[in-house]
Amino acid sequence: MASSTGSFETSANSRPFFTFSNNFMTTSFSDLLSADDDSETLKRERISMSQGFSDRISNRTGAGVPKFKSLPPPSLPISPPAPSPSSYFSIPPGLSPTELLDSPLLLPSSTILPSPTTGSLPTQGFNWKSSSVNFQHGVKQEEMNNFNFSFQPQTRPAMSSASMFQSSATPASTAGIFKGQQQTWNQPEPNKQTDLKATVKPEFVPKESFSPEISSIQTNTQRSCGYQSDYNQYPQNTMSIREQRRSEDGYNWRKYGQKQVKGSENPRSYYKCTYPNCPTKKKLERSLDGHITEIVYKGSHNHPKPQSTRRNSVSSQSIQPSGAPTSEMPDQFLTHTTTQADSVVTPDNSSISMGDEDFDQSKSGGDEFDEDEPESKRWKKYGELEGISAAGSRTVREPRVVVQTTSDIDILDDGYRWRKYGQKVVKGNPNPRSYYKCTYAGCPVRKHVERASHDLGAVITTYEGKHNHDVPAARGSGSHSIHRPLPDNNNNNSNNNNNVSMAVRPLATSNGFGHNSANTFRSSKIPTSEGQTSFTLEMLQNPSGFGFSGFGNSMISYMGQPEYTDFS
DNA sequence: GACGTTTGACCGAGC
DNA sequence: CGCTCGGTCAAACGT
Repeated sequence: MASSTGSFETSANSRPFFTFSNNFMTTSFSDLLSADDDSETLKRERISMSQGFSDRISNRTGAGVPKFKSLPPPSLPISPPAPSPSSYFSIPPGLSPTELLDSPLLLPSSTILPSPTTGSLPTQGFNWKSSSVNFQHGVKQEEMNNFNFSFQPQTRPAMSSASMFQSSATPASTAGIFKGQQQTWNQPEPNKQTDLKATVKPEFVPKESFSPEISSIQTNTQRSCGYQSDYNQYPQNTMSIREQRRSEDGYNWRKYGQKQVKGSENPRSYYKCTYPNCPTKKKLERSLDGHITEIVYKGSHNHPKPQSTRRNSVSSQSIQPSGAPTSEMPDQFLTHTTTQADSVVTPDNSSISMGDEDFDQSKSGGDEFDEDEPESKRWKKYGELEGISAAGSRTVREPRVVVQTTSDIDILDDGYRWRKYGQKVVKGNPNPRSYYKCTYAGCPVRKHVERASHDLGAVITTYEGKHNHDVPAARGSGSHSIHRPLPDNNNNNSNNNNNVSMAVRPLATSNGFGHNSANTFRSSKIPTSEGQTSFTLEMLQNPSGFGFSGFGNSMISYMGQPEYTDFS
């Protein structure tokens, strides 16, 4: 891994690629984690580890890597080793998240990610990234001032996350972050039974939650430095992944069926709890690359969680969702969890939930928000708008909550232009929530941003509505203006512009973000969200993963995950 | 042999 | 009534 490189590149069609991330993500989350136990993939990864990261990448990108939607275009060279191999960002002490939040330009995190609401790929966000292997290159000066990123080589093969993680900006907070991680990961998994049919507010829901609207959580760069640490955790994680797969969520499940459901390329697996007379079942869908894209629980366990026969390490626990309703994730992560009856999208282990707190907290202070309308109601409304039965008799197909962690860099801009129209402190978070509207004429999209109460580094961006226009021409440099084929948001969803679409799209997803966006997203059951959702939450839910958090969402995601689980 | 997975067939609901 | 589709069954197979 010493020679790993992270380069941002712009393809011939001006579509920026983060080649490293692309490859990396494919590797780390698809291959490393999704493969079955003792899979060739894991073996291969181990070998790759010993070969060095660049070699690993080469192997990855070379022939014989039949990863669907994961290979970058041939034109995308593996970045030169130059700046990044094992480097990380450091943030100057002067970095102020507040400043970031105060500027719409900086807020949208989404940035790297195409607009959540249209699928358009924001261009700005790539500017600095795509221009050079030097990550500082291309960053606006003011941004540079704040994001004085620097790379520092690290060659140690294995280090703890905490030790690996370095941030000149907030060493203390960093330590706290990791401390929080540890604590979170060490937290005994709550064995709370949840009648998944009963209520929108399962008990397992973390206190801290977000509005049911699409939300993206973005963490600033303080946490973005983490890809090496993640990567270095690999050997440990490998084991934990295995452990996790075997132990599942503490409950024992037996797969009793698998079916290819219509409208999705992802096979759906059916599991039953093996405990005698336990009616609990779950459906699990996973993408072709192995990522769990959906879990639907049905019923509740009528028995305590079986005593684990193993003494799992922190790493093992870290993979387990802290808030899983009835089970941990049998796999590396999941995109979201839904209950059968209520269609509640509960990104497992993401600390995003639909609890009452959410409703209170999410009562926005914007001039156009209905203060009196509970979030749950709005949530339901969205579901209805999207053609989802209010009764929730069917599984929610479109995850409505997206948790994404990203660096401050990522929140610089999402390519759209926003006008701030309000700010308010909402319940549950002392930090003011900035409200923004898309400045495009007639565009109904709004978003609000706030810092997480527990961590100033975490930024929660909530999008509402769907852009009815393309991404405006890039500010500053237009070279990155992207006219990527927009995924047809309406393809599989109900047609409506009020659709609360996904907050973010991954900079580089395991689904091959950047290759053919249209294909990528359309190929998913949830064209507008599946990929990104999977990406984001998988990151969050995979603390053991190779958070390549050096830049961007993909990397930070993992780094921030534990904190989210520790939101309360 | 126990246990879990795979996979084609079957069933029932909905249209 | 027939078709589609999601859910389940169960034999075969693997570990």
